[in-house]
Amino acid sequence: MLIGELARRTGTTTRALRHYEDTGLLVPERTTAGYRTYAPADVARVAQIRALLDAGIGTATIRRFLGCARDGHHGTYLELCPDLRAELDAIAARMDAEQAALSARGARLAGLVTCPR
Amino acid sequence: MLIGELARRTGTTTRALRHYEDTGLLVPERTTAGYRTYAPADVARVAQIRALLDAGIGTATIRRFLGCARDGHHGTYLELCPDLRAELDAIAARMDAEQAALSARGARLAGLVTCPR
DNA sequence: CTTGACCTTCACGCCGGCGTGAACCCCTAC
DNA sequence: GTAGGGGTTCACGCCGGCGTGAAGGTCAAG
Repeated sequence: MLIGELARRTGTTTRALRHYEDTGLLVPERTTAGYRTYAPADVARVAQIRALLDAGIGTATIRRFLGCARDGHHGTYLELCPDLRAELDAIAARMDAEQAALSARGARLAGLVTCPR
Repeated sequence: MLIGELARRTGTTTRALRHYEDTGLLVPERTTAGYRTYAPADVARVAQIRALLDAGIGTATIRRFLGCARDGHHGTYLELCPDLRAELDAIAARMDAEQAALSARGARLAGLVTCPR
């Protein structure tokens, strides 16, 4: 299928799919005219990519571990190797830090509004 | 005082102070040679700016409401006018949304790691 | 006079996942 | 032929608070 159809089937945009190719996440075939052609399996592959992106995993990391992605009855999951586990721990730590920073900002914001009396 | 001394006194950097001028938060005098000279009161002013920035308020908003900033025994606080209150509510709402998005990402990340059995 | 610590004005880099034109080619249908 | 709905490759914009050189002027001290 062409890029437009894949975009429609996956609920993404053609721009996103091209971006996934730029970052090495998805490497479609090409017609003689240069058109990208995707395999039916790429629909599931894009769904996996979206699941990982939505989980806060960056494209650079996804590129290295997309092969570890599997699909179960609860949705996408990851087959953990030590490297991947370490990476996910780092991501989780980063997210915890962001959470802490955000709630600290929230507290400070509230502090600015409290009536000084 | 010159920009370096103000930076030292406020614990910021000269780059940050110049940036505050670029965005209209702080408008120092100039010597004949073009050097920025700051009044002693600017030390407190920078502290207020830092307090607002650390609370998640952007420079554009600070520029409009820096005049509402006061200093109490609990630190900086804001004298609320209706416009400012609306603005702060919007910022708080944005932060709540970010919090929700972040914890959703965290849940998805955890979901990817759970053993599928 | 010279060193050296100060200051000045540009102006790009960062972080990341795309959005958004611009300018152009491919193919089908009328 | 031509209209139109695909596709293609650049390449900058965004969001924001600065970091980080680069190239050069200012001024007190030795």
